[in-house]
Amino acid sequence: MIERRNRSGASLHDPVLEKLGMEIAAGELPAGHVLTLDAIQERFGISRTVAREAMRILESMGLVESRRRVGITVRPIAEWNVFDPKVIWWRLSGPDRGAQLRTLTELRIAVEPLAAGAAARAATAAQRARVVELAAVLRSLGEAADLTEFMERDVEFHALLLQASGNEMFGALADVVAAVLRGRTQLGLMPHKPVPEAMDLHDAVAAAIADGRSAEAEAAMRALLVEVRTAMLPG
Amino acid sequence: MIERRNRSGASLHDPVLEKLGMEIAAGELPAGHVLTLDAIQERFGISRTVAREAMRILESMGLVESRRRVGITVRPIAEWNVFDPKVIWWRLSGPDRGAQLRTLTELRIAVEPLAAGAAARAATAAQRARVVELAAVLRSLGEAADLTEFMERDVEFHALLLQASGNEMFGALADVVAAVLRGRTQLGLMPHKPVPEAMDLHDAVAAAIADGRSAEAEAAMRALLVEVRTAMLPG
DNA sequence: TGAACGGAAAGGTAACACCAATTGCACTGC
DNA sequence: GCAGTGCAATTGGTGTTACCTTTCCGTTCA
Repeated sequence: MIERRNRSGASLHDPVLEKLGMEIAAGELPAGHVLTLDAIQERFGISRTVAREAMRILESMGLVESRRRVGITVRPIAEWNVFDPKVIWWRLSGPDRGAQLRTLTELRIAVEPLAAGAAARAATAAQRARVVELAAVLRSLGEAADLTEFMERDVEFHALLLQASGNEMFGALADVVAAVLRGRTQLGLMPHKPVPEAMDLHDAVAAAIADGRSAEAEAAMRALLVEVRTAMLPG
Repeated sequence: MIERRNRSGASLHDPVLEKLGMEIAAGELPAGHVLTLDAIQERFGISRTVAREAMRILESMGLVESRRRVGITVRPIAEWNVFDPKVIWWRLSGPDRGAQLRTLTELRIAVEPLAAGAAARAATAAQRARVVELAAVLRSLGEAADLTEFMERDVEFHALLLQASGNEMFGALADVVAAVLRGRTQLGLMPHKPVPEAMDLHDAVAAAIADGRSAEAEAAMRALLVEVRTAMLPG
C-alpha cells in the first residue's frame, strides 16, 4: 500500500500534510501561490509547531519552498520529487490522474522487463515457486472473471518480481505498480474480463523465471506491458 | 545538482538531517537502532523543535519511525524511499557506493533507452539541435581527453534527453544520472580516455533523435548504456 | 536613484501539560 | 515455585504557547 495503514496514533500533522499535498498536486494551489504558517494554523486549527512540521515535509518533497518574510511558496512541478510515494498518490487522486497513469505505465514498461530478467537470474527457489503458483491462480481468477481478486493477485505477482530482481530501486517500485493497477481498475480501464493473451503472458513470464531463462522473461514481460498499454490507450 | 545550493539562509536543521541521513545510509546506525530527541538535541546543540523537524523529514523518507515511549527507530532499507534524491546522495557518499552505482546503472539501462525513444518523438526543434551539438562537443572533448569537461557535457546530454522525453518521471531522473556520472568519475571507473565506440553511439543517439527515428534512438542508447555497464564491471 | 527604515513572516528557543507504551512489580492461582 | 494477570511508575514523543531573532520586501525620504 502507498498510504500508511493507520496505526492507532495518527499524528496531527498528517491530515494537514495530506490536504495540502492533494491541493498542490491537484493544481488548486498553483506554482507561485503563497501560503503562510498563520493561515495554515488557522485553517486547520493547529499549533504553529504542527503546521511547521507539515510544511517541512512538503518542502523536503520539493512541493514548496519556505522563505522568511515571504511565506511558503508552491514550486513548479519540475521541482517535485515525483518518485515520492505520497506525491504519486496525490497526483493519482487528482485531476491529472490519467496523465499520471500514462507516465507511470511508461515507467513500468522501462523497468519491469529488466526486473523480470534479473529475477530469472536472482530469485530464490521459494520466489520461483510462488511466481508459477500466482500465474496459475491468475488464470483461474481470470476465467472466473473475478476482477477485484484478479487485481490483488496481479499486484502480488508484479511486486514479487520487482522484489526478486535483487535491485532495491526496482523493488521500491512495487508500491507504485500497486497504485497503478488499483487506479486503473478504479478508472475502469480494465477489460471486463482479462484477455487470454494476458494470462498466457503471465504464464510465460513465470515459466521463464522458474527456469532461469532471463531473456525470455524479459521479452514476455515487455510483451505483457505493451499489451497493457494498448489496452489503456483508448480509455 | 542533487544537493541544494546554499542560498544564504542554510536553516539549522539541515546539517543535522545531513549527518543523520549519512550515518543511517552508511549503516553506522543500523536498522533497529534507537535514537531519542534528547540525544539529538544534545549532540548537535539545537533546540527540540529543530531536532523534531529533522526527524520528521527522515521519517517522511522512510529512514526512521518515531513511536511514543520508544524513541526514533531506524528502519530497514526495504522501507526507505530509495528514489529520494537525498537518500541516493547519501548512499552514494557511503560505503556501499559501488553497489548503489550498480543498481542505478541498471535503472539507467531500463529508463534511458525508452526516454531516448520518447525524445525522438517529443523533443522540440531546439532540443534536437542541442542534442546534435552536444554529441559533437563530446567527440572533440573526448579526443582531447578532457575528462572533467567531457563528463559535464555528458551530464547535460543525458539530462536533456530525459527531459525531452516528455515524461516528468523520466525527467526527474536527470539529477540521479548526473550523480551517477560524477560518482563514477570520482571512483575512477572511467577509462582514461573515452572509447571511440562511446562517441559513435552518442552520435547515433543524437542523429536518431534529430530525425525522429525513435526505434533507432532507443537501440543506440541501449547499446551505449550496456557499453557503460561492461566498462564499469571490472571496477 | 538609492539608502534607510518599518514591519511581516519564518526561524529558533524554552517551558510546559499531555498521552501512550513499556517496564517492572506485586498479587493471584495453580 | 512458576506462570499469568493487572496495576503503577517511568520514559519519551506529541502538541501548545509565549517570546525573541533574523531576513528581506516595500515604502518612504533624502
